[in-house]
Amino acid sequence: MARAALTRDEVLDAAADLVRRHGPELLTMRGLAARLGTAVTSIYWHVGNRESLLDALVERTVSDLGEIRPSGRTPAQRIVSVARALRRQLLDRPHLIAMVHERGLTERMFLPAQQSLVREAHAAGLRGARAADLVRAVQFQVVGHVLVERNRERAPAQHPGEQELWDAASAGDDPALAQALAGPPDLERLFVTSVEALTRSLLASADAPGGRPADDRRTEVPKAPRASIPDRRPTRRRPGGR
Amino acid sequence: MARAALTRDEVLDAAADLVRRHGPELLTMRGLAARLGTAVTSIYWHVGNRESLLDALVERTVSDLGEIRPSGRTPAQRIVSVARALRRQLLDRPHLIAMVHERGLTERMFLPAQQSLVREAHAAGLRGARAADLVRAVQFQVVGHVLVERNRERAPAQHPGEQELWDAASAGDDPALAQALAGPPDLERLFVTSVEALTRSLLASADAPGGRPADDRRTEVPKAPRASIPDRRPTRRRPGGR
DNA sequence: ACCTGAACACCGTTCAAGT
DNA sequence: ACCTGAACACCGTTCAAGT
Repeated sequence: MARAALTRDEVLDAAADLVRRHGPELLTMRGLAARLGTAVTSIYWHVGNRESLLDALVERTVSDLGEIRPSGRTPAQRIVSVARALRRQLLDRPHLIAMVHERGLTERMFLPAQQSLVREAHAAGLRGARAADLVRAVQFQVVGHVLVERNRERAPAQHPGEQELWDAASAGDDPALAQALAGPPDLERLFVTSVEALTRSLLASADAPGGRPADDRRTEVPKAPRASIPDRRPTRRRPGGR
Repeated sequence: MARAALTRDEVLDAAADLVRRHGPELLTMRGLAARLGTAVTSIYWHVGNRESLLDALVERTVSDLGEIRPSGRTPAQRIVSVARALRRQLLDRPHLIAMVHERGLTERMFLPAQQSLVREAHAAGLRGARAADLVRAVQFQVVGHVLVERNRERAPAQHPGEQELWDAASAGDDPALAQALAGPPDLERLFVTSVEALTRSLLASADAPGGRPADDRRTEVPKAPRASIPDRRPTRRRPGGR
């Protein structure tokens, strides 16, 4: 028998919960229907198909991501704080973020963070292509690090553990180094160390403008300036479409 | 009717080819059987099941990965060359590398590269925990960057392209920066810029030993020194097992 | 406008049976 | 020792039919 008032939002809520907890691969249309107490085919009416259901979850995630407030006294400190905040946000929603990534919406998701970084780069006296390099390098650093961390925690017990691979012999008579490489890395510390190192180098070029030319970028005005981010939620009549 | 002499290696070769070209998700047992001209169930006899078939491919990939020869005059240049070579290797076998990663064999795969990096760190006068930091920071940097690149090239056309997001207004009156951030990044250049910046910072601490303590790591000898990497190809009788 | 069950074409895997 | 087809329990999706 039919149940009353199944809404699109109800479907999305249930799906989001399942994906957040178990990842998209464990979201099955039949399982979702069972959880909602409807027939599988009802879900199809509301969301079209599995793929566009996931698309909708991604849209939600992107618009849910809040602003980032830098903290710290110097631009370098504030850049690191942005990087840390970003890392936290990404690590908290691993599955959904991965889906955002796969769908090519990363740029839109990162816009607020990029704008913060631009502000700090300017405050540190960096402009133009150099500032752009800093922004992108930090962004890639954060996203890359998070991806590696994710892969690490998903990975099963390391088969030949690092401790077995590193001994004093292979470390060139540097037992302290062997010891350090044998244990698991402190991911938070490694992250901060790397971001600080990267930031220090790239901000240093602000002091010595002739030091390391980032690239030969022409200084031009963009062709068609736009006011703000276009809101592109698609108009839809019959939810699923074909 | 039965065909003659299907071997385990034949199965692995065909599977490796399919995975290399189309990724693991497009490797189906039925498709593989069709390509080999056998019944699906024959494959099960040789490799057990789909999961252990993929495991076998991963084992192959890890042992296939060759040594890395650093080039350049200074340690910094040689470190960057190792990073570039590593990036190339990873980008060339994306699917297989991802599988190695998922199965937690990354450490073993990276051991040669790590050893090269240790040698260069020592040559630059960096030892102990600081050298370990450099090795790991570079490794994470490379792997992270490659993962981001992979995600980018897999991603469909960016929905709100970066050009639409960045205009002079949102860039704080820095049209050169807006222009730089609006176009697609030069990934190779960004990679080299980042690795160079990271390396420069982390090697700099070799000159000023009191500058930035990496951590308070005790200097101890490891407990059970071992000679080399254990060869752990499992003994197997009936290939599949259960 | 919304929901339904039946059916289709796929999966990976197991099993008893062949030679 | 090696290969086979049949069968099972799953998928996502479509469709004609209900109300």
